[in-house]
Amino acid sequence: MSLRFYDTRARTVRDFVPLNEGRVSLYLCGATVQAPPHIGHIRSGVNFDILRRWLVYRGYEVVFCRNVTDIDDKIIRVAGAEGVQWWEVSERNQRAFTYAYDVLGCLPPTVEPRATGHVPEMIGLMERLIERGHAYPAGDGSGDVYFDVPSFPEYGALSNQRVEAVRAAEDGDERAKHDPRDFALWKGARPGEPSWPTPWGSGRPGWHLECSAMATKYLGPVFDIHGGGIDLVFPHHENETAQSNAAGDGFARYWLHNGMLTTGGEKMSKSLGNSLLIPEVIRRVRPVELRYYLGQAHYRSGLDYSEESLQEAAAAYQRIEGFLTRAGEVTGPVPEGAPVPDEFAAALDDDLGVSQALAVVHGHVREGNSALAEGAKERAAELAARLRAMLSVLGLDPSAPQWAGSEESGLREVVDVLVSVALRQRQAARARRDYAAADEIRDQLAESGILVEDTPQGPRWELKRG
RNA sequence: GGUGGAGUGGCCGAGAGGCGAGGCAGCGGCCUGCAAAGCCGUCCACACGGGUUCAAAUCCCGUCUCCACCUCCA
Repeated sequence: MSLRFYDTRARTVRDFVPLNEGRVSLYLCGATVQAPPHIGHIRSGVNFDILRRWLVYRGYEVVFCRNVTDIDDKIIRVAGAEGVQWWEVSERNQRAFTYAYDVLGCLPPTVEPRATGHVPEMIGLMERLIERGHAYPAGDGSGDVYFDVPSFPEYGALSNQRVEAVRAAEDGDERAKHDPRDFALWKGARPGEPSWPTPWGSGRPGWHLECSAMATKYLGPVFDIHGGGIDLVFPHHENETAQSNAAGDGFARYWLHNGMLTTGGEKMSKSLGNSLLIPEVIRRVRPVELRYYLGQAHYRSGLDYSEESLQEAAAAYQRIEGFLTRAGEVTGPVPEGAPVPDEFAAALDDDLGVSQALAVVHGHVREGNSALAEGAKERAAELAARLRAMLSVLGLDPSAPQWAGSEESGLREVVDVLVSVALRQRQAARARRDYAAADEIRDQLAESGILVEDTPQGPRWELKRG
């Protein structure tokens, strides 16, 4: 089966055929860096990271552009409240986003353009729109430039809105607009606000314009996939595609949108104040377990956060990890680069069916555990290799440098020697049926955070989690 | 008011006309000196009311509830 994705514009699943054979251009609406990221933002990052990894596994060269909106009303407001420069706010939060993407194993984008670095491209786009009669500078001298919605009959096609039903955009002076639904491409500066010069006056980018300008600059006038959260469909993506199409660019060929992360049934959102920040969550579960949690549901589904479901995800991941660890101890290092099972591939090909793909993952774990129990080493090794390939595509391979323990690696060998001494004493006690002594050794190890398991190959130990 | 989406077993979460996704938890068993880990079995669900069909969680009609977007939002 070929790759297919649910396209928001078509409102159905479509076969995916890239514009250029062997290459995929992917644009993702990244962050407006007005605050540090919560786990909902990073869910979007994880979903599209899995998409990207799958495209790469499928042999495509992927150019992945994820923008940063580094100027907007809230950033200016936060800076004002803190008495710092606007760019101090956006820099600080951009670092927080970068840290969050990194810590959850999202591969860095090919290019990560920032809005304020692309004013000339935005001016060029506005010039084209004005020339074609799809935009106009405000007549009130404010420096605003508006998109002329009624001049573009296809407006509303992406989000399935009838123009008549669309409410007015509250992003400028009503009197300066020809039509209340016209939206600001460019916002004229008010006193004290940061601004960049344009032929129509100084000001700053309207939110939507930057994405059109940057996507086109890095991916071309037509590109394959545009992604983002479902909450961006209207007005943000509708306005983006309107601007670009009206300017004569084909723009995005497929629109993919991820569902929202909710908590208690309510969308996690900066403005609702129910945000769960990354540093807080990775105190409770390891980053890789958080990634498993965020990635496990289908990307278009809602995902309702709770402490219990987070812990369940951690337990599920530990089960997978446990098999790979034991398999490695018995069969030697698990090789990289095995092919993934067909069933797994088919699940991801079909609109990125990660949940079904995970069922294949768990099937391998179960079968692999059985193989280990039966002493079928070759079978176990084979299953472990395929499992590792699948996890790698999902960004969840426990032995990837991303997740492998670093600071303790040297100490681990020392501890192993020490624990071995204790375990030999315990084995000796067991051999003479002195179970009280054997259990005392095990209890003492447990108190220092070391769990002992007896296996067909002899005793083994692990650090206790949590 | 307009536009989308959703309601699945104790919980999370897939699927989408006939074959019990998967995970977590529980219970029973196997393994173990006892554990742990693991394995096997069990728990046979699809908001409600109608209809179509040999067959409906899945299609159609209606009802209820929830969510998102229409304002900044991943």
